[in-house]
Amino acid sequence: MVLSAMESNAEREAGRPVSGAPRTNTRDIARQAVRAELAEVAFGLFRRQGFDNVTVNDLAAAAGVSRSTFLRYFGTKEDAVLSAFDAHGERIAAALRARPAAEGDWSALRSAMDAVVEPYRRDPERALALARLVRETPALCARQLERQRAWHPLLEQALAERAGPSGASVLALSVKAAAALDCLNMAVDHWTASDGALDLIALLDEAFAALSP
Amino acid sequence: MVLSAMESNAEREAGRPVSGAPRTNTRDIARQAVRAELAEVAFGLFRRQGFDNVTVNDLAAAAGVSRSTFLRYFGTKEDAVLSAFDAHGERIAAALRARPAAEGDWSALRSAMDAVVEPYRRDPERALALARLVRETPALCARQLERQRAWHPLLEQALAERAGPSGASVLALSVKAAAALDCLNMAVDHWTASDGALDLIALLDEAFAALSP
DNA sequence: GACTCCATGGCACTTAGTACCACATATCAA
DNA sequence: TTGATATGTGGTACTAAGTGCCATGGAGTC
Repeated sequence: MVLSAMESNAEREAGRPVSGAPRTNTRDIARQAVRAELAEVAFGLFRRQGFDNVTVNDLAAAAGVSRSTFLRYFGTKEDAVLSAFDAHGERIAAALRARPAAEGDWSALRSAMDAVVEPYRRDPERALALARLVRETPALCARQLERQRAWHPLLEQALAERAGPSGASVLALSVKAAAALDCLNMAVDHWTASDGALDLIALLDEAFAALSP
Repeated sequence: MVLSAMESNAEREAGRPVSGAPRTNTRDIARQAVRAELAEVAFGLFRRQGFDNVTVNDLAAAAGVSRSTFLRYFGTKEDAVLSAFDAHGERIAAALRARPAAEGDWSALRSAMDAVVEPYRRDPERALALARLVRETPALCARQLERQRAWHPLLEQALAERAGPSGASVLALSVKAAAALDCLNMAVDHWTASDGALDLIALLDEAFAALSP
């Protein structure tokens, strides 16, 4: 699975165990591989039959594991799809930290969003299918929005570090972070609605420009 | 139920049947009353025991109806809570249309948000409990975010009417609408985090100011 | 070779949500 | 008043998601 495999950072962590983080051994690598494989199978099935027409039993059978195992990897059916976005929050936050300190928040946020457009350029067809699946399935849509809320603290923290201790209010940072993610979502929505014909980067620029201070 | 009863527009529609809309008769009024009562009972139970610790059977029993009936009024357990926000989208859109045509989009959106702060001023304790319940319950949080997506077209349409046929791009309007709702959500979140001590209007001003063009 | 860890599978259970049917009541027509 | 119809309600059965528990077997360790 291109998208989700890209999110997996098992290989990176395997080389140098990070202090504090659970140390990554052979088992963890295997687990990540299985997880990616399960997600891949699930995505294929959902794509062909629709999210609501596939049961967890179907997924498990198609992947050659038991229902228990599948549900152990993905707590919910939705997670099997949305794991593709697992690392996006941290990715954006990292990109935000990498922006010049002198740059304005909004401009920095705009640039940080480039950190997650790679899959859309690399495999547009897959990205389109994924986006459509999520947007057409209320359950997936709801869960994804909820998951994105977990990105807010990451972005807020990154923004706060940029601003320094005498920076803007927490509320202001929260709003900027949320609005930036909205720009991303809206840009992707419009890109999806155009069947990938429009340029996602241009749409991002346009979305951010609509709120440009 | 103060909040949800306020959302009910049965009385208003009863006086003058709107063309196109299903005509409101005695039955509909009764239905709305039952719905409000069920929502009230549900909110009370959720508030005391927590959303996840209350089953639909509990709700039905507490309300004195069958499980079938409860699920007929609210398709999901979440709906019993989130029905309190049912009319907010249209309310904001209507307020937006009522703003002067010369006013800027962002300023108009800010003012339109005042249309939904009334419950927070009228019964802060209840509003706090509702906000906490939603934010502390992932399932409710997810559903509410998804429901708010249904408000986007309403706001976009209202913005488009204000802008006229030669207005800004659809994407720009979408982004503004979404960002404005984020401002509302964030302001309410901070208000809730302060246990209602902060002024919601001031928080709204601050939130909108953070993105003020 | 014995031991330990842990992923897996199987099972039982609760609960949400759907579908369908039977019954009662209210409204309206004759 | 009587009869026909519509509609809200309750009851039952069913599918499927998600949780918890336990037995097992294989991989790595001593």
